[in-house]
Amino acid sequence: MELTTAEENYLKAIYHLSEEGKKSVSTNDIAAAIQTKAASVSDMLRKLGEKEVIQYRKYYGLQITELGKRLALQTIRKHRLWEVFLVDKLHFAWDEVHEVAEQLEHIQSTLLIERLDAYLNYPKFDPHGDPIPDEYGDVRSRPRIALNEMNIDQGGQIVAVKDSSAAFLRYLDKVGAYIGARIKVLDKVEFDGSVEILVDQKKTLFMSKDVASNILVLQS
Amino acid sequence: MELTTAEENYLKAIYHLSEEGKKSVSTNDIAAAIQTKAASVSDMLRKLGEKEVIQYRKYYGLQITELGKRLALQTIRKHRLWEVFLVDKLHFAWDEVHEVAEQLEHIQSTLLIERLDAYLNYPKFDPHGDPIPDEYGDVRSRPRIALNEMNIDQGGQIVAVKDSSAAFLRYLDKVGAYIGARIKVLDKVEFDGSVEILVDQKKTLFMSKDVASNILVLQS
DNA sequence: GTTTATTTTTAGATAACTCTAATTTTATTT
DNA sequence: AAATAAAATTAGAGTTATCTAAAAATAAAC
Repeated sequence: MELTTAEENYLKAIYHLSEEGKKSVSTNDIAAAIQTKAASVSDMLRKLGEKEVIQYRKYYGLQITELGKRLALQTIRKHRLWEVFLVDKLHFAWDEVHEVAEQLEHIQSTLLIERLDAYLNYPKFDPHGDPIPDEYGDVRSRPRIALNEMNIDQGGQIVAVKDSSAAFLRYLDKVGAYIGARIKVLDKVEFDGSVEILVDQKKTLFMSKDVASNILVLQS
Repeated sequence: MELTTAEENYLKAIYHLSEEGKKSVSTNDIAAAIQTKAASVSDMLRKLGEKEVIQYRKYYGLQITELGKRLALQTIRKHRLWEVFLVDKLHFAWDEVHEVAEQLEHIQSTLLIERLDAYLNYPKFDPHGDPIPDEYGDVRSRPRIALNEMNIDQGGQIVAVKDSSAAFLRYLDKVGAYIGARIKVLDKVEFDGSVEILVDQKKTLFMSKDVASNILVLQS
């Protein structure tokens, strides 16, 4: 089964939307996610249906098939491996990698990905803390909790962010709340839901509820 | 100036043909080089002419412009840097890299190439011994001679091959005549132009004129 | 120096992907 | 449940890159 670059991008978006949103994925959602028009999406859905990577009945909605999931996870695996490469080896900042990885993920060569995986020492998580599927599409995801839902005196490690926009990532980097940072909740303000945290046992930091709710922590 | 992937491939082929063949590059030559039909080439030449990367007058022929050369060399630079990466870091065999590098060379990110160059320690030659242009398109190429044109008792180092087909590269690897190997011409047979060489001061080897003419040696 | 052969270009089609505008279907309101 | 709003789809057209077949231009042969 061979997918074009465009098909891979649509399928990846569909997979991500299916995972988070839970309920059925709408044509408009996909159009928004992938920055295109609904008309283009309709067309592509028909094609993806024919290729049996989604089940599609027009006006009714769609569901990703097992085949589709496997293929989407392969693309996601490639994307995240390349992100690790860019950050670990080429010293990209973690908010600079997305655009380039978006291109690299479409390179076709299973040998390349096997070798890259080995070269990077079989990483299990990308620089944003998201899990890297293995070659069969299996993901071992750690249980995580949003920072604003933690209790006072609880500690843990920042392992991922929900919003991975460049602006947000830059902000986090600036205040020192990078992926991997060990944190502890010092105080929570009932009034506005903001939190005070201790980062790496040395720096205290205030965070709005908005920001904290976008940070995922592996509790310890 | 932005070129599409297809345009980059055409331009690269044109550059290579201009360099070796010397005289003007024909539509059919290009078609053969990139495995397409002459009709497609005609069409593309018109477009490349409009973009001013070649000078083109139909039926008369073409000439690559300075702009075209610069852009072609940028693509070649990317291709060769990726080849170094694949061989040095991911342990690809030197006859497995071409197809993958052919894809990687079209990734668009100047930052990526700068970082890759640094990561590989600013290599000056790719695994086939071909020089890697710098970011301004300058190439420092070593004077080289075809193996079949060397005289008896002359020695040197294999630095490149003309024919870099997988079959040829595999053959060379098999007989131990890899890039970097030190060789010495022991004998030349007038009759058929074949040569006898000593490889790495231990192994003697017979080579047909055909094979020898495809091997480039840096004399010492 | 015509005639034939080769090379190159144009004409017309196709495939993938995108768009705007119009239409159809489903959802919401009253 | 009829009227209106929203969402999704189709129709038609444009772009890029490719092809086959036909026509035009150049080169080679006699």
